Amino acid sequence: MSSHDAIALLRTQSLTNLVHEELEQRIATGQLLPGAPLREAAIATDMGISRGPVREAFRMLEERGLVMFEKNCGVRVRQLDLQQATQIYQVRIPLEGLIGELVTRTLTSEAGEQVRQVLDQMAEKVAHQDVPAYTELNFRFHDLLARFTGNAALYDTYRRLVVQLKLFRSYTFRHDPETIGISLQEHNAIFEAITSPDTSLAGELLRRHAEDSLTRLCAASGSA
Amino acid sequence: MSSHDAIALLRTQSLTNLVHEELEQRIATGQLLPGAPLREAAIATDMGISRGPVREAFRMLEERGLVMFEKNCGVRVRQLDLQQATQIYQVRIPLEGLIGELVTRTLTSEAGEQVRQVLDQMAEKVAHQDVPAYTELNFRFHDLLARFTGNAALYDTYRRLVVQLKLFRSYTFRHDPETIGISLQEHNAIFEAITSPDTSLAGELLRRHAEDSLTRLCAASGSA
DNA sequence: TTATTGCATATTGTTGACAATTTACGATAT
DNA sequence: ATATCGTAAATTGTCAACAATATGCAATAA
Repeated sequence: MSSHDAIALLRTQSLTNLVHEELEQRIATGQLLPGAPLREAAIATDMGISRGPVREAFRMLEERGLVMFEKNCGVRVRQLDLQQATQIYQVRIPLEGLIGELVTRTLTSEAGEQVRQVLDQMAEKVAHQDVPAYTELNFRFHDLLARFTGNAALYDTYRRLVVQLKLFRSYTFRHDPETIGISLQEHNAIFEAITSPDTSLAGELLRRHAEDSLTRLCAASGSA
Repeated sequence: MSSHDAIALLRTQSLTNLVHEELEQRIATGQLLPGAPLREAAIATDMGISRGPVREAFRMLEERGLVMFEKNCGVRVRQLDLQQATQIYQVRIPLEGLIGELVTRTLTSEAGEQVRQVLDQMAEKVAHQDVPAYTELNFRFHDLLARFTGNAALYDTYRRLVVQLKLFRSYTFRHDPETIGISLQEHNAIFEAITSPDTSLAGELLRRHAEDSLTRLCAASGSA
């Protein structure tokens, strides 16, 4: 890292932010599972810092709905039951519709190209039946769409919900080698829609896409 | 306060939470205006506590989008420009639709009665041309609806956005003695809708209600 | 007069220590 | 054997002090 980068880092980053990002990453990737306790002292000494910044990061994670404080008992990664996951999906569905409408209007050619690249990679993962990699790209696809709406409030709101969904135990098992093929087709249709002049089509597709995800989630959860 | 209450308080509340609630209240009521700096030491000594809990509360407020950290420069109440407020409304509109649909299905008679009471008070304030009191009741009306959907994720998401809107300077001036009359009629119609068997009507009305609010906000902001 | 340098002050970022509470475990009495 | 009490360890909640950075002002030089 150049000294210029180091200066920029020190100017913008605090230990609290670093801890926050690290822990959110661990939660999102499943390194930290729902229900797992987070001990301040252990994390602080692991990272070679004091407990203050760790506690501040905990508060940020709490507000994001990723951990829960139990006074004098510590912090745990939040657990979501099926009902809570369903309720989050209920909120997500109309937001997907809005994302579709807005992104269809605002998408630039460079942004569209970026989405297409993700889509190409998804097709490759389907061909190789690589479900974990496909799942990650799937997440990136929808994240890009939300970001390219240019509406920061929408992106924040959307991202909040999506990250919280990862706290539902069955969420990781949404896809298998069979369903990713169907999923890819849906994503292709969505891409066509957002690059078309029809402003309502993509919204409709994305809404239905989210509804289908919810259905699959309930099915997988019911049988588990 | 009884000792029982005191025990319950100590068991669930931390200084951090108290500071957080106090500051959010001050921001929401306009005691702390957008752009105002928040000094850790001053708040801590004012409340007779140390800076630690204050900093933790700051982090929570940051995640709620109510304050902004500028490293080594302190924390300020966030300022919203018209575009940001518009974007928040864009997200709010479909959520209002969802709230209408869900609350129509789930509203109990006791909950409905609570909403009616607020509505009665609103009518009274209109008769007395008490705009500030009406504005507060208006907020409570919509807050109740969101809560009575029974969807915690929806309520959190909705409340986040609504509180953030208060950071837009012209937001307080949405209403005047003329418009609260019209507003009251709209709320009456909404109440009728949520107590009717038509599950889509309330959603439609609430969506339009939010759209109108946005229009009024832009108009007021443009002329200011 | 204006711009710049340097210092004093104020504020934030971080740390380590102390107080309070919970949890676990063993001793004791029934 | 079981239940209860009490102590010890671990963990969190809070605090006060230290270090680093930014801000404001005065002095100085062009």
